[in-house]
Amino acid sequence: MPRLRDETKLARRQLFVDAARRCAARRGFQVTTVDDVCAEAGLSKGAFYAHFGSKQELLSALIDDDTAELREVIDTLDRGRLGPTECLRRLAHVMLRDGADPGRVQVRIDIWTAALAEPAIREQVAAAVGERRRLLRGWIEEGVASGELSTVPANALASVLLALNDGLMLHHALDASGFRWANVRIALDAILDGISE
Amino acid sequence: MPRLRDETKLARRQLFVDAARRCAARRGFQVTTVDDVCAEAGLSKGAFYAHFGSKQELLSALIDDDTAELREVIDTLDRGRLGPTECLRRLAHVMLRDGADPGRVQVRIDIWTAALAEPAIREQVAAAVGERRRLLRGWIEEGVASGELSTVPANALASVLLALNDGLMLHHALDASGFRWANVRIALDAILDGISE
DNA sequence: CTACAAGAATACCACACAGTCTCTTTGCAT
DNA sequence: ATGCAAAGAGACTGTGTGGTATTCTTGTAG
Repeated sequence: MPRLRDETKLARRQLFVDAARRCAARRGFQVTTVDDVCAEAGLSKGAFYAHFGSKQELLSALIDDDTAELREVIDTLDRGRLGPTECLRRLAHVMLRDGADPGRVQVRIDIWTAALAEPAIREQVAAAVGERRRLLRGWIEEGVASGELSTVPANALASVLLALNDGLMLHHALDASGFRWANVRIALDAILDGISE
Repeated sequence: MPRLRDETKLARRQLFVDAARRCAARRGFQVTTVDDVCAEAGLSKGAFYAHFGSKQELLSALIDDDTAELREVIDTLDRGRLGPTECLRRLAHVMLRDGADPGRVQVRIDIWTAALAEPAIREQVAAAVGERRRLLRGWIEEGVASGELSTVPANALASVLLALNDGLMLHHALDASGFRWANVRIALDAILDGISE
């Protein structure tokens, strides 16, 4: 039964995902049309609907793509033999760097919007956030145990830090002029120092 | 020249704004149609376009409405004779309370989306955020001067706190189950304590 | 009370866009 | 090589929606 080899099929699919990412980064996913994505990918609508059942399925794939990227960063940090505080600090800096990319923020906001509207998307996003939170919590607990951090509710602090990241990203996108990243970094470090012993 | 008295005209307009708010809180502004808003307001499309030039103009009015509400809270805090740290803490708690209202968050996300797409909206939002930031900065500077707070870049810290607020709001909306507000409050207080002397 | 312009109701339009249908091309198993 | 099903191209469609044009109603000045 002649069909595409699985790897080429996946590669085709990824072509659409990448195209969607570029389009969404430019003007947002919601206002991007399926035709836009096809044009960007250099393929046709027929091809698109051979790989995705709907536009939302594409968004879902886009979210997975986005999630995988950050997971990789966190895993790398986790495997390095750095202390928990140092992991936190480095993650914060990576996130700040990412947050300065307007395209990425645009995509994220679209994801949030879709998540509020569609329960399936919300669960997907919540799962990704939960994964990150558990990892951060692990670091924090380790830090508290070793005495590097003062006693704080680890899970809540992890939530707060993740929320802070998205908030900073967002505010930077809304008003870049009011943002001096260097100063924000200092403020952040002050906060991290504040909870360090 | 017989036309409506100015106050009744404004009241009519506000009718649409309120209706829009309710609709947007339910399902988001973007997916809310002008017809939805009219139905909710109990008025007709003809009436709508007598008051607003476009759907976006309605959004703009909605943003003003939203902004005014928080401004009032901040002004009240500002006029009370509390210390700067206490102001910060109370504002944080008010914001946390507001953040637990899903409808409000839904509206905010829509505002952010529109802000990224439309420069006019972005400026409007940036102005509102800038106003809040200046006020917070004032409090922080006061706190630093009086020795209540450790030495931090006031403007950056204000940015961070505002960003944190929106981030928490967002994350709570995305995954309420992972959120124990009480714990978040403790974590927040720990952070505020950390930067207090 | 009356005239009349502003405000409101409703039918209407243009069009953008997600998704489908049909026909053609392609690439793999044999 | 070759046959054949899957994959791709592109025209088409139906619907939902922002905005308008027309008609009807209402409030107010004189």
